[in-house]
Amino acid sequence: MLRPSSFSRGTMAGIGDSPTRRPTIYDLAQIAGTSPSAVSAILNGTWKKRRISASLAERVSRIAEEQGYAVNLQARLLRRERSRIIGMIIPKYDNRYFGAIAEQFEAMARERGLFPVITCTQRDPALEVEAAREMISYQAECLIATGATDPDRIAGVCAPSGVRSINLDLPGTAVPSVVSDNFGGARDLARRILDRVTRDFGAPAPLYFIGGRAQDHNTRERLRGFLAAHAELGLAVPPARCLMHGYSATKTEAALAGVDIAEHSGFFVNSTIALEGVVRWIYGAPRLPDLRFGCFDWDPFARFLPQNIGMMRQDIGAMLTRVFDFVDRPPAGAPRIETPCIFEPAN
Amino acid sequence: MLRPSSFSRGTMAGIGDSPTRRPTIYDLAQIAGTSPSAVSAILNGTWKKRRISASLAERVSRIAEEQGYAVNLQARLLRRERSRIIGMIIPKYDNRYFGAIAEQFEAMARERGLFPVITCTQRDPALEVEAAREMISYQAECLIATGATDPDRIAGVCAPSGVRSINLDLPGTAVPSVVSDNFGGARDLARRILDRVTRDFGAPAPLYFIGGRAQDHNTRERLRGFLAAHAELGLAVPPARCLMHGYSATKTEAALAGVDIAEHSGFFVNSTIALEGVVRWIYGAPRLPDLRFGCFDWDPFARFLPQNIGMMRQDIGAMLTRVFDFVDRPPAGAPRIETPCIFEPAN
DNA sequence: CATGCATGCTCAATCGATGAAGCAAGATTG
DNA sequence: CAATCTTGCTTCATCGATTGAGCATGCATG
Repeated sequence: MLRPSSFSRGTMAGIGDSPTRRPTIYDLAQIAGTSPSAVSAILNGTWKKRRISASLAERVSRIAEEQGYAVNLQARLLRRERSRIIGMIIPKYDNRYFGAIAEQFEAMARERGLFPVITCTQRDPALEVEAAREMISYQAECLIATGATDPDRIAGVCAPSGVRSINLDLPGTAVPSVVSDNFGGARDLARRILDRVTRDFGAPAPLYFIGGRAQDHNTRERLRGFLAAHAELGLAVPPARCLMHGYSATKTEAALAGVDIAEHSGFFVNSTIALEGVVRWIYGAPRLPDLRFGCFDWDPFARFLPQNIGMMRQDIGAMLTRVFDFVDRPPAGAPRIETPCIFEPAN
Repeated sequence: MLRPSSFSRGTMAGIGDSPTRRPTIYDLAQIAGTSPSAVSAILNGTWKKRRISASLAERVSRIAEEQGYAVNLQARLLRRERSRIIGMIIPKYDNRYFGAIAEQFEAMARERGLFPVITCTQRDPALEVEAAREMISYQAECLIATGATDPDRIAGVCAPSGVRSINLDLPGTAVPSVVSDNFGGARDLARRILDRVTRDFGAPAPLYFIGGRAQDHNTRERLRGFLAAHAELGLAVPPARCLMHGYSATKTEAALAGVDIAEHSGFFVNSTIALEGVVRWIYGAPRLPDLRFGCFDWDPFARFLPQNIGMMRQDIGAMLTRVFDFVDRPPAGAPRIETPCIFEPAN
């Protein structure tokens, strides 16, 4: 039987072709003179299994097309066992690293028949937790926490709801993590900058480490690699050479303006966000300083900037492949996978 | 009364603290010894209106917290009149223009108490339509079609479902549109590049127009502005100077490699995507050519590249403000709003 | 002491889609 | 020709949250 409500909507006589409500399977069933469940089976593809005739299937499909029917996902997902929704929280969209992660994540999720939902948390711990709760409310089956300031907190929010979570970019201890080989990449990058400074300016000198937060896992690992490269050359790094003022171009720029940087210095720049501050400082200076820098991160334009010796590009494709491996086959425990970075010389 | 199903789930004896299902209001009601509707009212904030005592409200809230309860948005949205979901489809995430649009859109939507859902369509018309249908299925109340290849098609998909749509970046004729002042911005940029070529290289010469598609509205408008600036100087532009090979760095690079570019040429680059191809060509050339270029679009690193004379930055904040004006107060007809661009000289 | 009213809840229908179970009519088999 | 099978549907409970209507209880008022 038709529901009473179905009578009170749909196309009303005199109103013509502009229905004010979205058509439902009840409306289509009424028009086709059949039952809502037949319409449902036809429109969700299970009609053969449910022994609906091809002729009815075709007729209903045509009517659905004509009426501009679109399934109500809220109703469908409420009823269905699985939502196939996979969430991602990400600190920012507007740099190449996170932008590319978001874009490839969406494409890879769709390839696998999942519905990606991404939300941007501005690197704010409170927003991250709120976003995680929102994903749970959307009935996401799995949440990828990218660059989260507090991955374990997010895992803790997900766990009671039975939502799996996976960390990307920043590792946690509670659930699987996929991160770059920050130590190895940083050591390699620092070696290359030191080498270049030596070749171009005559003598090896300790580099500046610029950007990031001292408490942040990735920054710590990269600093460790940075120091290892210096140690190999017997160089000590004075603490004042580490300018870690977070992920903000403006703060980085201000920090550089506040210290006295010698000509022919070398910069190890931790992320393109910090690099924005560095280049603003370089080109805003009264006299263009002669430096060499390298960056742990990649950007297609920064790549060609003068004084850049090259960029350590994180392997986004490889990382996301590992993430989806974990999505498909949940591992035991909370393994941490490190993917190697790829060095791209500046032209 | 409790639903029968509520008995069959929840925490089972012996399983301990790892419930396999998310708790529902029925579970909480059972634990609190109250009714699901009281729980509902308490958790959605309408409890005062519904005359629930503060003591019960507090107790239920605490239980909800303990159980890690998260509302099922599918169920809530199914029941509620309005979804407050606002969708956006966007061609890409991984360039600064679209990345910043996505990020600011999310922030502005949340400020207004709306739930943003963004999806990325890779500038593929079929994917755009599919994404629009998906937004309708999510019960989005409004859809922002950003940089859509066929905005009117999307408006046509939304209309029968009563979903409003608004075009951003690329205009359509069916619904309101907010775009940059492409003509004015391009004329201004072309004037500046021509001026700089004249100053640096001695004589004005027609510029190259690089990137975009000839059929695309924005490219046509920018070409019109480009030609107007040339006309002001009495310069004719040979058709061979227009290299419009779409929005692809690789195709742009190949196109440049295929023609003979004179030293001291000036480039009008239509989008940072094309600019990626341009700089790859510049730095890949056997001998570094001496050119001047300007770009209709902004990027914080491209800004500092040598030979760049400046960037025409689109006013994303102003555009989104106009978009949300249209969301809040739907205008009559299909107005088109053009927001001025801001020229940023290269350092 | 009857009446009215405020308080603090519960009941049950509902949103739209799904799918197990069931039913009627025709085809096939013994 | 009865029994069984197949075909092609329909019926109805269900997912979880919401909300108008209703029902006790207690207190104040005339």
